[in-house]
Amino acid sequence: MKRPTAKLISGRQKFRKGNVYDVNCPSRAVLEHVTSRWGSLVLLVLLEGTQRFSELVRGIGGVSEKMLAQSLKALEADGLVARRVYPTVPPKVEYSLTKMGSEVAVHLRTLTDWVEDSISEVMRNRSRVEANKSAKPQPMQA
Amino acid sequence: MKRPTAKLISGRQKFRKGNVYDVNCPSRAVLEHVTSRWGSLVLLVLLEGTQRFSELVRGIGGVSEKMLAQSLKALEADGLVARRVYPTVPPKVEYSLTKMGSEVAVHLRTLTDWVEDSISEVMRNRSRVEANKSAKPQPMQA
DNA sequence: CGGTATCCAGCGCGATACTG
DNA sequence: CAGTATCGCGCTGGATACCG
Repeated sequence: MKRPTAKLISGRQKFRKGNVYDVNCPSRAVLEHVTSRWGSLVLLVLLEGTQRFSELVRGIGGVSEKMLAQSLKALEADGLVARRVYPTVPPKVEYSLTKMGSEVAVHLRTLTDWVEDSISEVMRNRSRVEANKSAKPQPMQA
Repeated sequence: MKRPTAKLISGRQKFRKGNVYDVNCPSRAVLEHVTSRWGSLVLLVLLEGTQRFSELVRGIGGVSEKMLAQSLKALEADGLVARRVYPTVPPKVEYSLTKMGSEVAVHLRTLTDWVEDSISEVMRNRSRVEANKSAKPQPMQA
């Protein structure tokens, strides 16, 4: 289950249900799978081709096997990733994108490309902000 | 227009620095801001126009004020969101997308649109998977 | 190799209260 | 209205150990 525990803040939304702005909409859940920390990177790496589990671990800096397995399961359940097991003596499992998976992954790649292209401008912004912070030590008092 | 040069990732690991596969790359951090649970929704909502804080709270189902403020601060620091304060007696603060922010938001919207369009197919997959699960009860306990 | 199960530290995030 | 500060619970997710 997702979040039956949380007290919902949602009440009057001017946005219609059935889209990502609605907490309970399934689209929101899928969006979160796709944009999740590891889910997004998995899709991006698989865009380069079929990969084995250990290749994914090495390809994605910083993932633990646990989180990778977890992300793969979610994406597989969503029908975005295909899992193929070879019944060989040393187990071999390959992951690849499904048709649907390729579609999202392409959109994700576009987004990522934008980020990588814009990173210098973003970083320039960040330094400027931090400079202001230290330059203005809170003139809060009267 | 996006990537004139090859940021080619040809299957072999030894993940090159400078792209999102590198844990320490700044691009990764920005990507995470943009794709984060609330960050992404903030950008999407702001794509519809300038909004006040409380409007954002109401527009995004399930967000707490704390997380919203936090997300807005991160996005502002990245230079994706502009914050405008009106020195009126009842405080009034408006948030809007910067030029950069609009660019990401558009990519994000593309991704979201895909999800909303494909949600039925995804859900069909999920039910199929769950059906298989209950059909093959694993020996968890006795 | 490719998982899965368990433990547990950390912090994400919600609730509440206070400021301007 | 638009935050900020503080507290604390619970889930996230890393480390470890163990099966097929």
